[in-house]
Amino acid sequence: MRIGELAEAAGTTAKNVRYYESEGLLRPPPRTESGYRSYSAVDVERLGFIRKAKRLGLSLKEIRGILQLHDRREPTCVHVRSLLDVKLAQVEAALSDLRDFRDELKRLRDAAGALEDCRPTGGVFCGIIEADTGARGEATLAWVERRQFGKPSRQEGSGGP
Amino acid sequence: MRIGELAEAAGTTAKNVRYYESEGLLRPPPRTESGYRSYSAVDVERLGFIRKAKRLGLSLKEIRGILQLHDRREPTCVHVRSLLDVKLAQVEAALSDLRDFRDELKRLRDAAGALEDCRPTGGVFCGIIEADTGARGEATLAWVERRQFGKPSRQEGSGGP
DNA sequence: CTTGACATTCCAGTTTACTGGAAGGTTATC
DNA sequence: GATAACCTTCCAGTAAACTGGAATGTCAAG
Repeated sequence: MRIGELAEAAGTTAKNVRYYESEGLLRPPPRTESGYRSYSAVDVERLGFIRKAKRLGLSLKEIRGILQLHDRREPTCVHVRSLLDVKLAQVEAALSDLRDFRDELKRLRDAAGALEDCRPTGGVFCGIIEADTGARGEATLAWVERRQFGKPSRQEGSGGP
Repeated sequence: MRIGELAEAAGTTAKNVRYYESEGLLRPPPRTESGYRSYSAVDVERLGFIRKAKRLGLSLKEIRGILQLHDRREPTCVHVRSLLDVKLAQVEAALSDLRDFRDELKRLRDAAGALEDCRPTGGVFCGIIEADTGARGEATLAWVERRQFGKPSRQEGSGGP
């Protein structure tokens, strides 16, 4: 499996894969005679884990740490366990934060729903659309894109020049 | 209330507050005769909302959009509602992602717990600690810090040079 | 044997979200 | 009135996580 296929399978780009390798998240794979990187299924899984962790707000540094724990099954110690315990606790905290945030959003949505007093007929009619979407509808939806990974769409180009 | 107090109340810095103002997340407050920014309780709340949304992974651009919806209660339309619906759906998705991730972490933790075959007696004994903490224990814990906001600690200095 | 899609390295640029520091003004306390 | 702790603007720099592009090589199809 070549780099492009791996990237596609994980919903990212070849460039990104090389970057992760350079940052020590993926180890240098074997090469073909001609120097092409040659990947296997485990790499797809690994890359998938990285993307997932990333989406949830872990830094590459942190992900690298977790992966190293996974890699070397060398003597794991109390330190590591407590480290993971802390992370776990924080994930739980993040979960409850996120629930709060969802509720907050819900209230906003309901407020918006209460007054449907503006007809969507072109032009300037909706302050937040004009302001938030900035360039051309890309900004706000970027968040949606970022969160989406069931799709194999891969953020092509991201818009413009 | 001056900028320093506001910042402290929301667990951030005066600099950060000025930055948010410059980015249009906080509107320019009234000034004292001598030109000092003068804030009130609503600003604390607003700043709190920003920090919370940030922690949950929204960009400043997105937060600005949400705040503008909140600010101008001018005719809100179908577009906006559906936009918020999408965000809401994505928050739900993020919630389930986060649950998955927690489970994944849990598995790692349990694996680490299974083999407590290394004594924590100084020196090099724990691959991930050495590697992940990078500089000096700051990296991994940064994540914890980032997620923590019940504390009024405010990331002082953030480490070093 | 050329065309096109894909691969390689390397270096530079971008975006986001700040942070630091200079150079100076204000307010409170001794 | 001096000292310290705050505040002001402005501009530059940083870190993370990529992305773009140049210059070049390789492989499969026609």
